[in-house]
Amino acid sequence: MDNSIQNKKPSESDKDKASYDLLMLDNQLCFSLYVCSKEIIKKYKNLLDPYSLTYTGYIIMMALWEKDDVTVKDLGKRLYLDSGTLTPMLKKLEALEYIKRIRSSSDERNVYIQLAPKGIDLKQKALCIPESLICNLDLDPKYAGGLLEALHKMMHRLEETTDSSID
Amino acid sequence: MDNSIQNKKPSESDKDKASYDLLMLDNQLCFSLYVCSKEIIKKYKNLLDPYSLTYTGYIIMMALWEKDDVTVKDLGKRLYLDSGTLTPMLKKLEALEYIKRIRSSSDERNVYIQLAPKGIDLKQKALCIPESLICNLDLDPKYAGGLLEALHKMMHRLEETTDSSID
DNA sequence: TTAAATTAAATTGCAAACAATTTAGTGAGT
DNA sequence: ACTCACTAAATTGTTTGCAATTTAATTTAA
Repeated sequence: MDNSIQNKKPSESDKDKASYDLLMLDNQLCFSLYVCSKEIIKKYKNLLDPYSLTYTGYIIMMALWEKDDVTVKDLGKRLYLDSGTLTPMLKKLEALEYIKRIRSSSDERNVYIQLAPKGIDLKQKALCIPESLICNLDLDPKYAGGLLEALHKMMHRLEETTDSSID
Repeated sequence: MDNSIQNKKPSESDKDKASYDLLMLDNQLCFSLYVCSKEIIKKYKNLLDPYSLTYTGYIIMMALWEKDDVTVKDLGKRLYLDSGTLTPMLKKLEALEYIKRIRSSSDERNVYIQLAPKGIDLKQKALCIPESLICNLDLDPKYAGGLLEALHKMMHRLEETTDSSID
């Protein structure tokens, strides 16, 4: 329970014990991240269904509400998604008339994503979503802030690391 | 950047502004969890490939190294996975000779999962995996402990919540 | 003892995500 | 002008994961 990841006291117990502790499920940071993200996304489902949005569709819309008229590549960079995921997703959002996909005439390789009227309207309706969810999570606000900060730091570090220490 | 989730100062700015902030991508706890977990799992890939394990296979093995001879249902509860995911996964691990799947004779609905010799051996080889990864993440140990604690709390809260506030 | 309800695992179908490749458009060097 | 390298998006194929259903075994109730 309380054998968190840093409790590697090499003082008295043997080194092997410490290694084994790292293997313990409870110590696995990634596992917690993985479970939490999956479980929260499941909770989003009920809130997003009325708008025919999946979680991925929702974060795409969020990204656009923040900054409109961006390329697929831009969007992918911000959302950590590649074109293989985005292209079919964006086509679906276009079919729902939330966005428009416009291929640039100056450089036809680029496709710009713009909010359509329905997509702009959706922002108002979507306001209640994070509220419901945070209410549902019932997080201590002070706690949430620290958690978020830690995650952001990790996120950016993960981006930097080009697994040099592996190969 | 620093407009973390609790900065809802209702003192001077209007309430709408606070609602909009909740929609901001950077404020989205779930989004950070989602990205971090995906990115770390990607990093696992290189480390796990030599053993023909995916991340999901790895956490199944970890669960078994902690507690062997458990039912599929037990495993699912601990790993937050259902039989739809586990059954094919366990068949793959069986094909790799890491585990055995044994249907109980006393209650033939239950299938018990046991480590096979190769699966037991694997534990030793797997010791270096969390070490490489934590090294790769380069986390402040004090930081990691707090983060883990916060995630565990959230995990368990998510488990409790049977979305009563939604329907 | 038979019928109904419950349970565990397996199955089916579908959505999401990545890796790897392909297609097409652009820019640079000769 | 023409090749070569590069880039963006789209496509293809595979894996993961969930929801919903099915199958089979067990338990409960009548």
